Amino acid sequence: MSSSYHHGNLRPALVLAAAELARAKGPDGVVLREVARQTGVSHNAAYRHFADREELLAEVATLAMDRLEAAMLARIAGIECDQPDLLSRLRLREVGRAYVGFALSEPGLFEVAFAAQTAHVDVPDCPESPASPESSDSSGPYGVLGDVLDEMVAAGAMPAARRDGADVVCWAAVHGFAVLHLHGPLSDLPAEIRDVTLEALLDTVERGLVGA
Amino acid sequence: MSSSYHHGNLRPALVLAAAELARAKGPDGVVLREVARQTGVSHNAAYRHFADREELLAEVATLAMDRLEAAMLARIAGIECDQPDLLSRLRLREVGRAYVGFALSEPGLFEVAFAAQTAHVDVPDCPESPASPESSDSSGPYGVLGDVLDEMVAAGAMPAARRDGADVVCWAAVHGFAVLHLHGPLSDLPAEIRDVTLEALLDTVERGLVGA
DNA sequence: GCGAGGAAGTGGACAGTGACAACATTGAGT
DNA sequence: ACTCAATGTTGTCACTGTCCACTTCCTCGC
Repeated sequence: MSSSYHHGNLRPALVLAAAELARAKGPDGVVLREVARQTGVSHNAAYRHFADREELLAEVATLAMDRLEAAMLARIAGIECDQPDLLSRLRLREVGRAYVGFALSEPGLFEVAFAAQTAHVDVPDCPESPASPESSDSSGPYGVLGDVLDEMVAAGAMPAARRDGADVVCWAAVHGFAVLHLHGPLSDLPAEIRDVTLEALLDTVERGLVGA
Repeated sequence: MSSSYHHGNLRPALVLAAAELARAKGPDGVVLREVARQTGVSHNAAYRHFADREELLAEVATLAMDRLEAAMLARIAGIECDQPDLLSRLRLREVGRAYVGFALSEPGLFEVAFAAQTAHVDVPDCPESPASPESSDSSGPYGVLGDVLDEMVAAGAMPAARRDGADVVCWAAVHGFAVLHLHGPLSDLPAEIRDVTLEALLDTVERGLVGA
């Protein structure tokens, strides 16, 4: 058999198996030996493709980030409104719901996405890059959020003076909400209360960004 | 020697050593065998006092929560203002700064406080308990926050209709901010930007709770 | 006094893990 | 056809959490 010894494309197969383990059991469930077992390969095989368990985890993390971004974009696309300012505000809320929804429906992937050490993001907070004056790279979930916020400013729904740092503010709010309800102290609250509280959070943030 | 075999009060000593390890290396640094080593006791000794590593971790978690609460109370106490509504708003901001400040200055303890599985909190969201009509138990950091929010309502700084869920909103905002800047994607942002952004977050939340 | 009984601590063992080193297999390029 | 480097494998080590049987020592009833 030619396919017995050499797997062919092990690396993506390992990442996929690791992602499945992450979905099911969270970051601690991604055990190198189990990943190899499920891929039908002996342990240590992964070391030809990843320097470290951490490196495999990081790959799964970017995969999770991609899915999160996809979920956010999908939810945003379904919104319609003829008033531009209202539209942008509805989009911001929906981005928040998508973020929390992803975290709660895919807790394992969400945890891995933020548990990996090497998951740093390019934050364009320093306005030193003269190129691309508007609409930053839109890479990743952070970029999607940034675009929606830019949209709000452009539509007049939010003062431009508040644009700086607004990404982190929104991100922190929904991230904290998700974490507290996931493996945090609020994890056994009934879903009904959780959803109502999320709307209250979105209300508060929106009022804080838009209002006087 | 009478003190050679029996330690005397091992349990608190173990908790203290575990807390020190947690401070230095985070949750994963709290290794049962290392805790025992540093306490001058053989491994397995801890099993007479804790069913599980998790149980020891939980103890450290409550210790961390206590310190967090103490830090919040200390920071609140230092505020003076003769206008009650402004005072309550300043207190809310200071609670947020204390929370983030603790997380960033004691990352290990902060992580342990929320990494432990068994760290659930009594959330008085269900208004079914007829006793103690106002001002809930004020136990833990959550209680301190709740008291300040009650104060805001009493001082007329915040509409009473927004009181429900406001605790979770504030908590989520600062918790997310702390987590993202701690072991999250924003962990290598310069402190200056971080602080400015935190003020922006506090502005937004305050405006969202107070404003029209 | 004193001796039994249980609490507190010890040493050994086991399965599981991540990581390293040496060896085996195979396909690609000459 | 022959090399050779990439890819997988087996073997091993240190470390961890947890269980087990054993030892030491304090306490309490007599």
